[in-house]
Amino acid sequence: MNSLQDLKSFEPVCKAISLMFPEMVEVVLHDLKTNRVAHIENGFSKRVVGDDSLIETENYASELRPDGTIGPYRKSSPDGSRIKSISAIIRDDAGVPIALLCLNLKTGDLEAVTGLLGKLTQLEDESAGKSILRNDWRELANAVIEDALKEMKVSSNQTRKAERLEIIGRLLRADVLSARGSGEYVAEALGVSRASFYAMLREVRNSEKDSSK
Amino acid sequence: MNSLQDLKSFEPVCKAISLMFPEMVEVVLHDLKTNRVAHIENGFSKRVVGDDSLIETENYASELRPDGTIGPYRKSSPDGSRIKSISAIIRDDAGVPIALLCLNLKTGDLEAVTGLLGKLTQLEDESAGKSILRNDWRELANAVIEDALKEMKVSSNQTRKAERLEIIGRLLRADVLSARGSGEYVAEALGVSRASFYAMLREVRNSEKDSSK
DNA sequence: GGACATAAAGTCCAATTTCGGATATAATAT
DNA sequence: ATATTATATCCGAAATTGGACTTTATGTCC
Repeated sequence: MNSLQDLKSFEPVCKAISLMFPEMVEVVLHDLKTNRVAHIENGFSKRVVGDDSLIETENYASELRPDGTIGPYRKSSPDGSRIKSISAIIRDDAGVPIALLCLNLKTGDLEAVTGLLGKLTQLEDESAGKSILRNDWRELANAVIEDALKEMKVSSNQTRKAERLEIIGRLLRADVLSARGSGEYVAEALGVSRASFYAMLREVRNSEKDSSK
Repeated sequence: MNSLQDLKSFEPVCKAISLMFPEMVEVVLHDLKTNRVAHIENGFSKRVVGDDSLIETENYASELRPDGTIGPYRKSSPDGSRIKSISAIIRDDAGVPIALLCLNLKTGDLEAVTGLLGKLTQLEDESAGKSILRNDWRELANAVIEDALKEMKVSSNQTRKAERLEIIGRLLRADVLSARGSGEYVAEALGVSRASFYAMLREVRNSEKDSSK
């Protein structure tokens, strides 16, 4: 039997969920047979039905709990928005996994306000809160970029070369760029081509070398 | 006596307010004698002490209430973030206005969550809520840009020429660009120089002309 | 551990886009 | 009537792009 046919029956479920949480949750149904996106509801990533599922379904088995769910775990999209993600496995009559239903909650706005409220009520100016989530270099990259932008008082869409060099410098010093895959990620986060990114990276490295000796 | 000297005494007030609402409120003290920014606390606009006060103090008198306050009124910064603004007039012993204390509250995050919560609880899908604030072309411009970005599923810092042309086309059709000052504003909102903006505007106009006949 | 496949890092370049600043013109205020 | 401010264009210089390419690192299978 055709697995895509089977998965059709889950589309109303996807739609129902996204209707209940409009514009907050993205619902992605992955076909584990073809390893492609079978259905997507309220997509705010750039994926579209038929796309390769990529990492999302890669090693789900290792994190799968007995109740058939995975997560919640954190993701972050290249534009810096943060996402809380939970997945459910779907099995056929024989118990064979045929699909993965992923719920992605956009938490950025909520977290921003959580932060605001926290700052409003806190008395101490403890700046120690830097320790969270530093395991994921993507988060670190986002944080570094955000900090830099705030300090330079520019918003991400009006950066010119000077600001970009500064940001790349910081990322370099923060040792983000030694992570595998960071180049491409940062380039996209800065809204810049890979070519430009590497060109600027070289500039930064050269100028650091010069100034050091 | 030197008015700037006098205003020094208000700086602790500014600081106190910004401490109470960290990163939420920008406090700007305008010297009405020199019409310049005398002090700024937690500034998230790009202004700096000594800058011309510009429109902010322009015709405050007309909106001044008997209690010495102005506003609240809405502003929006070129990067699209929304600001709620209230000002207080400061007079010397003789009752002559010498300064304007402006409080600018960044409402963007709060409004985003307000919107989220609203959508969560509402049953009807009334899309009529489009009527608010359409008096200010800046708001309209921001809304048009935001809509376009959402539809095209790109974030503002990774637009290329194609997306920019599309956005400018929409702004043109929405008749935003006939407003005085809109050119410069939109250029900055798009993170693009005036020159490029006008070049692209011409492109859009030409292509519209072509397709119409 | 070595050979292979694969993916990312980094380079190169011609074509395109954008910039910044100067300038001319039109619209608007006073 | 005049000063001011915005619109619009022009141009050479600088930055950016996309795509092809080479090099280097990573993981994998025997």
